[in-house]
Amino acid sequence: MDKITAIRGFKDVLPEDARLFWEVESIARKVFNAFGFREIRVPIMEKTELFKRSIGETTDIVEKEMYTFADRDNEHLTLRPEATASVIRAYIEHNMSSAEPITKLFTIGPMFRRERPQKGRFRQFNQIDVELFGEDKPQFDAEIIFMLMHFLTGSGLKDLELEINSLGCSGCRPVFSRAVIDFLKGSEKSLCPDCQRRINTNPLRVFDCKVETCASTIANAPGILDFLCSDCEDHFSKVKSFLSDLNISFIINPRMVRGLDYYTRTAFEVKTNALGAQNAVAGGGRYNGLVSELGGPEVPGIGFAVGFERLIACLPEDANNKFRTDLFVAALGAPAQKIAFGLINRLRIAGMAAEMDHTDKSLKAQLKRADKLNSSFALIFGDKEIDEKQVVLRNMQTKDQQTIPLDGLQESIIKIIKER
RNA sequence: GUGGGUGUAGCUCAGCUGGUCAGAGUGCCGGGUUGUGGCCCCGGAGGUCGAGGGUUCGAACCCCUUCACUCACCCCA
Repeated sequence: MDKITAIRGFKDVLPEDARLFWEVESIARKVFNAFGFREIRVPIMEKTELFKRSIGETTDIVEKEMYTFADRDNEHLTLRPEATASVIRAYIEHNMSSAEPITKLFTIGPMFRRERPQKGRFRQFNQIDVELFGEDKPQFDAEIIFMLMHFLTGSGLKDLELEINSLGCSGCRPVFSRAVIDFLKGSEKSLCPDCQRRINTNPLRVFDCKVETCASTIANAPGILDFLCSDCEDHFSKVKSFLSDLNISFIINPRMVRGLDYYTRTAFEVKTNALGAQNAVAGGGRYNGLVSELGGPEVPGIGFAVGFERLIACLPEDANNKFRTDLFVAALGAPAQKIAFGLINRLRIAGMAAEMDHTDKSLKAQLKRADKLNSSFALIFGDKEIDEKQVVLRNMQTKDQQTIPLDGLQESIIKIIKER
Protein backbone atom coordinates (compact mmCIF):
# COMPACT_ATOMS: atom_id res chain seq x y z
CA MET A 1 0.00 0.00 0.00
CA ASP A 2 1.37 3.38 -0.95
CA LYS A 3 1.62 5.72 1.93
CA ILE A 4 -0.19 8.97 1.73
CA THR A 5 2.02 11.96 2.30
CA ALA A 6 1.26 15.57 3.08
CA ILE A 7 0.59 17.88 0.16
CA ARG A 8 3.66 19.48 -1.34
CA GLY A 9 4.54 22.65 0.48
CA PHE A 10 2.24 21.81 3.40
CA LYS A 11 4.15 21.04 6.56
CA ASP A 12 3.40 19.30 9.79
CA VAL A 13 4.47 21.38 12.73
CA LEU A 14 5.98 18.86 15.10
CA PRO A 15 5.64 19.26 18.87
CA GLU A 16 8.96 21.00 19.40
CA ASP A 17 8.17 23.63 16.79
CA ALA A 18 4.54 23.84 17.83
CA ARG A 19 5.82 24.92 21.18
CA LEU A 20 7.78 27.73 19.56
CA PHE A 21 4.67 28.77 17.68
CA TRP A 22 2.83 28.95 20.92
CA GLU A 23 5.52 31.00 22.62
CA VAL A 24 5.86 33.49 19.80
CA GLU A 25 2.11 33.81 19.62
CA SER A 26 1.85 34.63 23.27
CA ILE A 27 4.52 37.31 22.93
CA ALA A 28 2.60 38.75 19.98
CA ARG A 29 -0.65 38.86 21.94
CA LYS A 30 1.02 40.54 24.84
CA VAL A 31 2.78 43.19 22.75
CA PHE A 32 -0.17 43.93 20.51
CA ASN A 33 -2.53 44.20 23.42
CA ALA A 34 -0.26 46.73 25.05
CA PHE A 35 -0.51 48.81 21.89
CA GLY A 36 -4.30 48.52 21.87
CA PHE A 37 -4.71 45.94 19.14
CA ARG A 38 -7.50 43.39 19.45
CA GLU A 39 -7.60 39.98 17.92
CA ILE A 40 -10.01 39.22 15.14
CA ARG A 41 -10.47 35.81 13.56
CA VAL A 42 -11.56 35.70 9.98
CA PRO A 43 -12.27 32.79 7.63
CA ILE A 44 -9.46 31.25 5.65
CA MET A 45 -11.63 31.28 2.51
CA GLU A 46 -13.21 34.18 0.77
CA LYS A 47 -14.86 34.92 -2.50
CA THR A 48 -12.17 35.11 -5.14
CA GLU A 49 -13.30 38.58 -6.15
CA LEU A 50 -12.15 40.00 -2.82
CA PHE A 51 -8.53 39.13 -3.46
CA LYS A 52 -8.61 40.17 -7.07
CA ARG A 53 -9.85 43.58 -6.13
CA SER A 54 -7.56 44.15 -3.19
CA ILE A 55 -4.25 42.59 -4.16
CA GLY A 56 -4.47 43.54 -7.81
CA GLU A 57 -5.25 41.60 -10.97
CA THR A 58 -1.76 41.82 -12.37
CA THR A 59 0.15 40.76 -9.28
CA ASP A 60 1.88 37.42 -9.23
CA ILE A 61 -0.22 36.35 -6.29
CA VAL A 62 -3.47 36.75 -8.16
CA GLU A 63 -2.16 35.74 -11.55
CA LYS A 64 -0.67 32.43 -10.60
CA GLU A 65 -0.44 31.68 -6.91
CA MET A 66 -3.96 31.43 -5.56
CA TYR A 67 -5.76 28.26 -4.60
CA THR A 68 -9.02 28.98 -6.33
CA PHE A 69 -11.83 26.56 -7.02
CA ALA A 70 -15.49 26.51 -7.85
CA ASP A 71 -17.83 25.65 -5.03
CA ARG A 72 -20.78 23.35 -5.70
CA ASP A 73 -22.94 26.26 -6.73
CA ASN A 74 -20.14 27.43 -9.02
CA GLU A 75 -19.20 30.35 -6.87
CA HIS A 76 -15.46 30.99 -7.06
CA LEU A 77 -13.71 30.69 -3.73
CA THR A 78 -10.08 31.19 -2.79
CA LEU A 79 -7.95 30.09 0.09
CA ARG A 80 -6.62 33.40 1.37
CA PRO A 81 -3.12 34.27 0.16
CA GLU A 82 -2.88 37.04 2.74
CA ALA A 83 -5.03 38.39 5.52
CA THR A 84 -5.45 42.10 4.91
CA ALA A 85 -8.26 41.70 2.40
CA SER A 86 -10.26 39.52 4.77
CA VAL A 87 -9.76 41.82 7.70
CA ILE A 88 -10.89 44.82 5.67
CA ARG A 89 -13.88 42.89 4.42
CA ALA A 90 -14.83 42.14 8.03
CA TYR A 91 -14.15 45.74 9.03
CA ILE A 92 -16.56 46.94 6.39
CA GLU A 93 -19.11 44.20 6.91
CA HIS A 94 -19.43 44.95 10.62
CA ASN A 95 -19.41 48.72 10.21
CA MET A 96 -16.48 49.04 12.53
CA SER A 97 -15.66 52.48 11.20
CA SER A 98 -18.78 53.95 12.69
CA ALA A 99 -18.27 52.24 16.03
CA GLU A 100 -14.99 54.02 16.72
CA PRO A 101 -12.67 56.42 14.92
CA ILE A 102 -9.61 54.19 15.11
CA THR A 103 -9.73 50.44 14.85
CA LYS A 104 -6.68 48.33 15.68
CA LEU A 105 -6.84 44.65 14.77
CA PHE A 106 -4.56 41.68 14.52
CA THR A 107 -5.04 38.12 13.38
CA ILE A 108 -2.88 35.03 13.30
CA GLY A 109 -3.30 32.10 11.00
CA PRO A 110 -2.47 30.18 7.85
CA MET A 111 -2.19 31.65 4.36
CA PHE A 112 -1.97 29.76 1.10
CA ARG A 113 0.09 30.48 -1.98
CA ARG A 114 0.83 27.99 -4.70
CA GLU A 115 4.48 28.77 -5.22
CA ARG A 116 7.38 26.39 -5.59
CA PRO A 117 8.49 25.65 -2.03
CA GLN A 118 11.99 26.47 -0.86
CA LYS A 119 13.74 27.58 2.27
CA GLY A 120 11.43 29.87 4.19
CA ARG A 121 8.63 29.48 1.70
CA PHE A 122 5.71 27.12 1.90
CA ARG A 123 2.35 26.75 0.28
CA GLN A 124 0.65 26.89 3.60
CA PHE A 125 2.37 29.28 5.95
CA ASN A 126 1.35 31.29 8.95
CA GLN A 127 1.32 35.02 9.30
CA ILE A 128 0.77 37.42 12.11
CA ASP A 129 -1.19 40.20 10.56
CA VAL A 130 -1.78 43.65 12.01
CA GLU A 131 -4.04 46.37 10.65
CA LEU A 132 -4.88 49.86 11.83
CA PHE A 133 -7.80 51.76 10.33
CA GLY A 134 -8.94 55.34 10.60
CA GLU A 135 -5.79 57.44 10.72
CA ASP A 136 -3.34 58.73 8.17
CA LYS A 137 -1.15 60.64 10.61
CA PRO A 138 2.54 59.73 10.39
CA GLN A 139 2.57 59.03 14.11
CA PHE A 140 0.62 55.88 13.40
CA ASP A 141 3.04 54.75 10.73
CA ALA A 142 5.87 55.20 13.17
CA GLU A 143 3.97 53.59 15.99
CA ILE A 144 3.07 50.49 14.05
CA ILE A 145 6.64 50.07 12.82
CA PHE A 146 7.90 50.62 16.33
CA MET A 147 5.54 47.95 17.61
CA LEU A 148 6.69 45.54 14.91
CA MET A 149 10.35 46.00 15.75
CA HIS A 150 9.63 45.71 19.43
CA PHE A 151 7.76 42.48 18.84
CA LEU A 152 10.48 40.99 16.64
CA THR A 153 13.33 41.77 19.00
CA GLY A 154 11.17 40.70 21.92
CA SER A 155 10.78 37.35 20.26
CA GLY A 156 14.54 36.97 20.21
CA LEU A 157 15.48 38.08 16.71
CA LYS A 158 18.78 39.79 16.18
CA ASP A 159 20.50 41.69 13.38
CA LEU A 160 17.34 43.00 11.83
CA GLU A 161 17.33 45.59 9.12
CA LEU A 162 14.38 47.89 8.64
CA GLU A 163 13.88 49.37 5.20
CA ILE A 164 11.33 52.06 4.49
CA ASN A 165 10.13 53.91 1.48
CA SER A 166 7.25 56.06 0.37
CA LEU A 167 5.20 55.05 -2.62
CA GLY A 168 3.30 58.29 -2.93
CA CYS A 169 -0.44 58.66 -3.24
CA SER A 170 -3.03 58.54 -5.99
CA GLY A 171 -1.98 62.07 -6.84
CA CYS A 172 1.75 61.76 -7.26
CA ARG A 173 2.33 58.09 -7.96
CA PRO A 174 0.80 58.16 -11.46
CA VAL A 175 3.12 61.00 -12.37
CA PHE A 176 6.06 58.94 -11.22
CA SER A 177 4.75 55.86 -13.02
CA ARG A 178 4.51 57.81 -16.22
CA ALA A 179 8.06 59.05 -15.78
CA VAL A 180 9.30 55.50 -15.26
CA ILE A 181 7.44 54.25 -18.29
CA ASP A 182 8.87 57.06 -20.42
CA PHE A 183 12.32 56.25 -19.16
CA LEU A 184 11.99 52.52 -19.79
CA LYS A 185 10.49 52.91 -23.23
CA GLY A 186 13.79 54.33 -24.34
CA SER A 187 15.74 51.28 -23.26
CA GLU A 188 13.33 48.42 -23.63
CA LYS A 189 15.89 46.23 -25.36
CA SER A 190 18.10 45.99 -22.33
CA LEU A 191 15.28 44.61 -20.22
CA CYS A 192 14.44 40.98 -19.59
CA PRO A 193 11.18 39.65 -21.11
CA ASP A 194 9.44 39.83 -17.74
CA CYS A 195 10.28 43.46 -17.36
CA GLN A 196 9.29 44.30 -20.93
CA ARG A 197 5.89 42.95 -20.04
CA ARG A 198 5.89 44.84 -16.76
CA ILE A 199 6.25 48.17 -18.51
CA ASN A 200 2.65 47.87 -19.51
CA THR A 201 1.23 45.97 -16.61
CA ASN A 202 3.10 47.10 -13.54
CA PRO A 203 6.08 49.35 -14.38
CA LEU A 204 7.20 49.94 -10.80
CA ARG A 205 7.96 46.25 -10.41
CA VAL A 206 10.95 46.63 -12.68
CA PHE A 207 12.64 48.16 -9.65
CA ASP A 208 12.46 44.78 -7.97
CA CYS A 209 14.03 42.85 -10.84
CA LYS A 210 17.33 41.23 -10.06
CA VAL A 211 18.40 40.61 -13.65
CA GLU A 212 21.64 42.53 -13.96
CA THR A 213 20.82 44.44 -17.10
CA CYS A 214 17.45 45.43 -15.72
CA ALA A 215 19.00 46.51 -12.46
CA SER A 216 21.60 48.65 -14.17
CA THR A 217 19.02 50.11 -16.50
CA ILE A 218 16.59 51.00 -13.78
CA ALA A 219 19.39 52.38 -11.63
CA ASN A 220 19.34 55.59 -13.61
CA ALA A 221 15.57 55.83 -13.66
CA PRO A 222 13.86 58.56 -11.75
CA GLY A 223 13.29 57.79 -8.07
CA ILE A 224 9.89 57.87 -6.43
CA LEU A 225 11.11 60.12 -3.69
CA ASP A 226 11.74 62.90 -6.21
CA PHE A 227 8.15 62.75 -7.33
CA LEU A 228 6.31 62.85 -4.04
CA CYS A 229 3.76 65.61 -3.79
CA SER A 230 4.26 68.01 -0.94
CA ASP A 231 1.75 66.22 1.28
CA CYS A 232 3.42 62.84 0.76
CA GLU A 233 6.84 64.37 1.13
CA ASP A 234 5.82 65.95 4.38
CA HIS A 235 4.22 62.73 5.59
CA PHE A 236 7.29 60.68 4.82
CA SER A 237 9.68 63.05 6.49
CA LYS A 238 7.53 63.03 9.61
CA VAL A 239 7.44 59.26 9.66
CA LYS A 240 11.22 59.25 9.54
CA SER A 241 11.48 61.82 12.24
CA PHE A 242 9.05 60.01 14.56
CA LEU A 243 10.94 56.78 14.02
CA SER A 244 14.15 58.47 14.98
CA ASP A 245 12.48 59.88 18.07
CA LEU A 246 11.55 56.34 19.00
CA ASN A 247 15.14 55.21 18.48
CA ILE A 248 14.31 52.98 15.57
CA SER A 249 17.07 52.86 13.02
CA PHE A 250 16.16 52.32 9.40
CA ILE A 251 17.50 52.63 5.94
CA ILE A 252 15.63 54.27 3.10
CA ASN A 253 15.25 52.03 0.10
CA PRO A 254 13.76 54.11 -2.70
CA ARG A 255 13.52 51.03 -4.90
CA MET A 256 11.32 49.00 -2.60
CA VAL A 257 7.91 48.79 -4.25
CA ARG A 258 6.40 45.62 -2.76
CA GLY A 259 4.31 43.07 -4.53
CA LEU A 260 0.82 44.13 -3.67
CA ASP A 261 -0.79 46.93 -5.60
CA TYR A 262 -2.68 48.56 -2.80
CA TYR A 263 0.13 50.27 -0.93
CA THR A 264 0.30 54.05 -0.71
CA ARG A 265 2.80 56.27 1.04
CA THR A 266 4.76 54.36 3.67
CA ALA A 267 6.03 50.91 2.78
CA PHE A 268 8.43 48.93 4.91
CA GLU A 269 10.15 45.62 5.15
CA VAL A 270 12.22 43.91 7.82
CA LYS A 271 15.09 41.78 6.62
CA THR A 272 17.41 39.30 8.23
CA ASN A 273 20.43 37.43 6.99
CA ALA A 274 19.43 34.11 8.55
CA LEU A 275 16.99 32.95 5.91
CA GLY A 276 18.78 32.39 2.65
CA ALA A 277 17.08 33.96 -0.31
CA GLN A 278 13.84 34.59 1.54
CA ASN A 279 15.22 37.35 3.68
CA ALA A 280 12.06 39.25 4.59
CA VAL A 281 10.53 38.33 7.94
CA ALA A 282 7.96 41.06 7.84
CA GLY A 283 6.57 43.58 5.45
CA GLY A 284 3.78 46.06 5.26
CA GLY A 285 2.65 49.50 4.41
CA ARG A 286 -0.10 52.02 4.18
CA TYR A 287 -3.16 51.48 2.02
CA ASN A 288 -5.26 54.60 2.08
CA GLY A 289 -7.56 53.85 -0.82
CA LEU A 290 -8.16 50.20 -0.20
CA VAL A 291 -11.09 50.26 2.17
CA SER A 292 -13.19 52.34 -0.18
CA GLU A 293 -11.95 50.27 -3.08
CA LEU A 294 -13.58 47.30 -1.41
CA GLY A 295 -16.87 49.07 -0.93
CA GLY A 296 -16.25 50.65 2.45
CA PRO A 297 -15.98 54.25 3.59
CA GLU A 298 -13.03 56.51 2.79
CA VAL A 299 -10.89 55.28 5.63
CA PRO A 300 -7.09 55.17 5.58
CA GLY A 301 -5.28 52.14 6.85
CA ILE A 302 -1.85 50.71 7.52
CA GLY A 303 -0.69 47.24 8.39
CA PHE A 304 1.97 44.60 8.21
CA ALA A 305 2.42 40.84 8.13
CA VAL A 306 5.06 38.77 9.86
CA GLY A 307 6.04 35.42 8.44
CA PHE A 308 5.64 33.05 11.35
CA GLU A 309 7.79 30.24 10.01
CA ARG A 310 10.47 32.66 8.96
CA LEU A 311 10.50 34.29 12.34
CA ILE A 312 10.90 30.94 14.02
CA ALA A 313 13.64 29.92 11.62
CA CYS A 314 15.63 32.97 12.74
CA LEU A 315 15.32 32.19 16.40
CA PRO A 316 18.58 31.14 18.02
CA GLU A 317 18.72 27.52 19.17
CA ASP A 318 17.56 27.43 22.74
CA ALA A 319 18.82 24.56 24.84
CA ASN A 320 16.01 25.13 27.29
CA ASN A 321 13.44 24.40 24.68
CA LYS A 322 12.66 20.98 26.05
CA PHE A 323 9.51 19.47 27.33
CA ARG A 324 9.60 18.85 31.05
CA THR A 325 7.89 16.44 33.36
CA ASP A 326 7.40 17.25 37.03
CA LEU A 327 7.18 13.76 38.38
CA PHE A 328 7.75 10.27 37.09
CA VAL A 329 6.36 7.50 39.24
CA ALA A 330 8.37 4.31 39.17
CA ALA A 331 5.96 1.81 40.60
CA LEU A 332 7.18 -1.72 41.18
CA GLY A 333 4.57 -4.42 41.34
CA ALA A 334 0.84 -4.45 40.85
CA PRO A 335 -0.23 -2.91 44.20
CA ALA A 336 2.11 0.03 43.74
CA GLN A 337 1.04 0.48 40.14
CA LYS A 338 -2.55 0.68 41.22
CA ILE A 339 -1.79 3.42 43.73
CA ALA A 340 0.43 5.21 41.23
CA PHE A 341 -2.27 5.27 38.60
CA GLY A 342 -4.60 7.16 40.89
CA LEU A 343 -1.82 9.40 42.09
CA ILE A 344 -0.57 10.61 38.71
CA ASN A 345 -4.05 11.37 37.52
CA ARG A 346 -4.87 13.39 40.60
CA LEU A 347 -1.59 15.26 40.23
CA ARG A 348 -2.43 16.02 36.64
CA ILE A 349 -5.72 17.53 37.69
CA ALA A 350 -3.74 19.68 40.08
CA GLY A 351 -1.70 20.89 37.11
CA MET A 352 1.42 18.78 37.54
CA ALA A 353 2.95 16.97 34.57
CA ALA A 354 3.05 13.44 35.93
CA GLU A 355 3.88 10.19 34.19
CA MET A 356 4.32 6.54 35.02
CA ASP A 357 5.13 3.31 33.26
CA HIS A 358 2.45 0.66 33.15
CA THR A 359 4.79 -2.18 32.29
CA ASP A 360 6.72 -4.32 34.72
CA LYS A 361 10.05 -2.87 33.76
CA SER A 362 12.99 -2.82 36.09
CA LEU A 363 13.56 0.19 38.30
CA LYS A 364 16.60 0.96 36.20
CA ALA A 365 14.57 1.04 33.02
CA GLN A 366 11.96 3.22 34.65
CA LEU A 367 14.46 5.75 35.90
CA LYS A 368 15.92 5.82 32.45
CA ARG A 369 12.50 6.73 31.18
CA ALA A 370 12.18 9.42 33.84
CA ASP A 371 15.46 10.84 32.64
CA LYS A 372 14.30 10.72 29.06
CA LEU A 373 11.16 12.63 29.95
CA ASN A 374 13.22 15.32 31.63
CA SER A 375 11.52 14.66 34.91
CA SER A 376 12.37 16.81 37.89
CA PHE A 377 11.51 14.09 40.37
CA ALA A 378 11.06 10.36 40.42
CA LEU A 379 8.86 8.67 42.96
CA ILE A 380 10.04 5.17 43.77
CA PHE A 381 7.91 2.64 45.50
CA GLY A 382 7.10 -1.04 45.58
CA ASP A 383 5.86 -3.60 48.09
CA LYS A 384 8.46 -2.63 50.64
CA GLU A 385 7.38 1.02 50.71
CA ILE A 386 3.76 0.07 50.91
CA ASP A 387 4.51 -2.08 53.95
CA GLU A 388 6.49 0.71 55.58
CA LYS A 389 3.86 3.28 54.55
CA GLN A 390 6.45 5.63 53.09
CA VAL A 391 7.86 6.18 49.62
CA VAL A 392 11.11 7.47 48.15
CA LEU A 393 11.21 10.76 46.25
CA ARG A 394 14.34 11.27 44.18
CA ASN A 395 15.44 14.62 42.85
CA MET A 396 16.74 13.76 39.40
CA GLN A 397 19.17 16.66 39.22
CA THR A 398 20.77 16.46 42.63
CA LYS A 399 20.20 12.74 43.21
CA ASP A 400 18.94 13.63 46.70
CA GLN A 401 16.36 11.22 48.02
CA GLN A 402 13.88 11.69 50.80
CA THR A 403 11.21 9.48 52.24
CA ILE A 404 7.65 10.70 52.34
CA PRO A 405 4.79 9.15 54.29
CA LEU A 406 2.19 7.47 52.15
CA ASP A 407 -0.40 9.40 54.14
CA GLY A 408 -0.99 12.74 52.47
CA LEU A 409 1.42 11.79 49.71
CA GLN A 410 -0.26 13.85 47.06
CA GLU A 411 -0.18 17.07 49.08
CA SER A 412 3.44 16.58 50.07
CA ILE A 413 4.46 16.04 46.51
CA ILE A 414 2.62 19.06 45.21
CA LYS A 415 4.27 21.15 47.88
CA ILE A 416 7.74 19.90 47.00
CA ILE A 417 7.27 20.36 43.27
CA LYS A 418 6.00 23.88 43.74
CA GLU A 419 8.89 24.79 46.00
CA ARG A 420 11.40 23.66 43.43
C1' G B 1 6.37 27.78 -14.15
C1' U B 2 12.24 27.32 -15.07
C1' G B 3 17.09 25.39 -13.54
C1' G B 4 20.69 22.63 -10.16
C1' G B 5 21.28 18.99 -6.15
C1' U B 6 19.50 14.78 -3.43
C1' G B 7 16.51 10.30 -2.43
C1' U B 8 20.16 3.78 1.62
C1' A B 9 17.62 1.72 9.15
C1' G B 10 13.18 6.48 13.48
C1' C B 11 17.28 10.51 12.61
C1' U B 12 22.25 12.09 10.25
C1' C B 13 24.86 9.79 6.59
C1' A B 14 29.07 5.97 4.38
C1' G B 15 28.84 2.67 0.39
C1' C B 16 35.55 3.44 -4.38
C1' U B 17 35.66 2.26 -11.73
C1' G B 18 28.45 -2.33 -11.40
C1' G B 19 30.61 -8.71 -8.40
C1' U B 20 29.93 -10.54 0.58
C1' C B 21 27.58 -3.28 -0.35
C1' A B 22 23.14 -4.06 2.84
C1' G B 23 26.93 -0.56 6.69
C1' A B 24 28.34 3.34 10.66
C1' G B 25 26.96 6.88 14.24
C1' U B 26 22.82 8.27 16.93
C1' G B 27 18.08 6.87 18.75
C1' C B 28 15.12 2.58 20.45
C1' C B 29 14.89 -2.23 23.48
C1' G B 30 17.66 -5.37 26.81
C1' G B 31 21.96 -6.78 29.83
C1' G B 32 26.62 -5.50 32.94
C1' U B 33 23.64 -10.18 39.77
C1' U B 34 19.21 -9.48 43.79
C1' G B 35 15.09 -2.13 43.71
C1' U B 36 18.28 3.51 41.50
C1' G B 37 18.86 7.41 35.44
C1' G B 38 22.70 10.54 32.78
C1' C B 39 29.15 8.25 31.45
C1' C B 40 31.30 3.51 29.94
C1' C B 41 31.06 -1.73 28.07
C1' C B 42 28.15 -5.78 25.70
C1' G B 43 23.94 -7.67 22.98
C1' G B 44 19.32 -7.12 20.11
C1' A B 45 15.39 -5.35 17.00
C1' G B 46 14.91 -2.24 12.64
C1' G B 47 15.84 -1.20 5.61
C1' U B 48 11.41 -4.60 -0.73
C1' C B 49 18.66 0.86 -0.83
C1' G B 50 11.77 6.57 -3.13
C1' A B 51 8.65 3.95 -7.05
C1' G B 52 8.28 1.60 -12.02
C1' G B 53 10.79 -0.18 -16.23
C1' G B 54 15.44 -1.34 -18.90
C1' U B 55 20.79 -2.95 -19.75
C1' U B 56 23.67 -7.18 -17.54
C1' C B 57 25.48 -13.65 -15.70
C1' G B 58 24.92 -9.98 -11.71
C1' A B 59 22.57 -3.05 -10.02
C1' A B 60 21.94 0.80 -4.03
C1' C B 61 25.68 1.77 -7.91
C1' C B 62 24.59 2.43 -15.36
C1' C B 63 20.11 4.18 -18.64
C1' C B 64 14.87 5.83 -19.06
C1' U B 65 10.31 7.29 -16.69
C1' U B 66 7.92 8.98 -12.44
C1' C B 67 7.29 10.83 -7.55
C1' A B 68 9.21 13.33 -3.44
C1' C B 69 12.53 16.44 -0.92
C1' U B 70 15.89 20.49 -1.33
C1' C B 71 18.33 25.03 -3.08
C1' A B 72 18.05 28.94 -6.51
C1' C B 73 15.24 32.01 -10.20
C1' C B 74 10.37 34.39 -10.41
C1' C B 75 7.80 36.50 -6.31
C1' C B 76 6.91 37.11 -1.45
C1' A B 77 6.01 36.57 4.80
